[in-house]
Amino acid sequence: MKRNTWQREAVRGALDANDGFVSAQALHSALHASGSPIGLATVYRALADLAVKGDADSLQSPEGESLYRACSTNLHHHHLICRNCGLTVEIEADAVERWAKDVAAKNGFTEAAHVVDVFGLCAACTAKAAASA
Amino acid sequence: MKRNTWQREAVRGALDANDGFVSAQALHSALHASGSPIGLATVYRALADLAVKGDADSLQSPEGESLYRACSTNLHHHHLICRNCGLTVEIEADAVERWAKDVAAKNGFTEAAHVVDVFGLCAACTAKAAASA
DNA sequence: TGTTACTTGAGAAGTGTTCTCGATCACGTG
DNA sequence: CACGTGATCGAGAACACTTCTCAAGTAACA
Ligand SMILES: [Mn+2]
Ligand SMILES: [Mn+2]
Ligand SMILES: [Zn+2]
Ligand SMILES: [Zn+2]
Repeated sequence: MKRNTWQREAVRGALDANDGFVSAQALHSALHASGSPIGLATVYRALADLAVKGDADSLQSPEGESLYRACSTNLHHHHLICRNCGLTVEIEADAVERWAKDVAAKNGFTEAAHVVDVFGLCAACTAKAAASA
Repeated sequence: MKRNTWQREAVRGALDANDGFVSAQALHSALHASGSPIGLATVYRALADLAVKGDADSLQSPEGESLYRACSTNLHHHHLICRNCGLTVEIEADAVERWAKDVAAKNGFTEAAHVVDVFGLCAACTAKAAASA
C-alpha cells in the first residue's frame, strides 16, 4: 500500500542526519539547500507518516510548532531539549510514568496520555550565552 | 501603567466562570453570546497579560491551541485535563519537580523549564462514551 | 475639564499546517 | 518488459490560530 519514493527516503535521511528535534519547514529548507526539489506538503506528509509508524517522535515546541526527531528507540521515553540549538537527550523516567498513570486513575480519568518535556540550554549554548553576555 | 477597562474585567470574569481550560476564541464566543461586543484581539491581549501576571495558567492543547485557565493558586503546579470537556484537576508533584531539575542538571542544561500535563477522559466523559458506544 | 498616553477593535497580515487536484510515477500483472 | 491503475507528488489555495496596524475611543490624573 505504501510506495517507496525518493521523497520519503529523503525525509527519513534528513531526519537521521539531524540529532535534535527539527520542524517540517526546517527540514524542507535543509533538503532544498542540498539540492532536493521536494515539496513542502510532502515533507509534512512524510513526517506525519513516520510519526504514526513510530519511526519518529514528535512534540510541540513551546511556541507551538511541531518538531520531529528520529529517536534511537521506539520505546516510550521523554526528552531534554536545548531550546537554542535543538540538541536532544533522551530520558527515561519510570517514576514519572507511574506517577502519571496513578494521578489519572486516582481522579477517575481514563485513556490517559501525558506530555513530559524538559527544555533548557545545553552546556555548549550556556557557555556561548555567558561568553556573549 | 495598566488601565482598568471593562474589557479586561470581562475576560477575567469569563475565565473565572469557566472551570476548565479554554481557548481565546472560545472565550470570545462565550462573551459575544452573552452580549459583550468585546473584540477578539482584546481577548488575546487580556489573556496574554493575565498569563504574564500569573493570574492565569496557560498550556497548549495537543492540537496546538493555547488554552487558559484561572487557577486557584499561583504557585507552580500541573494539570490533569479532560480532552473532551476540558474539566481540569490541579496536581502537585514534588517528585516530578525534583526529577525535572535533576535530569537537567545532570546533563549540563541550565535555565530548565518543564512541560508536564496529563490528558485523559474524566469519569463523566468516560461514562458518556461507554453509553454511546 | 482638558490633556495625554494607553487601550480598543476591525480588518489586514503573519505563520504553521492541511487540502485540492491535475500530473506523475511505483509496482503488481500479464 | 510494457501496461494499467491507483498511490503519491507538488504548487498554490485554503485554513486555523495569532499578532499587527492604526484610527478612534477612553481611563487616569492634574
Ligand atoms: Mn512518559
Ligand atoms: Mn512542575
Ligand atoms: Zn544547545
Ligand atoms: Zn470530561
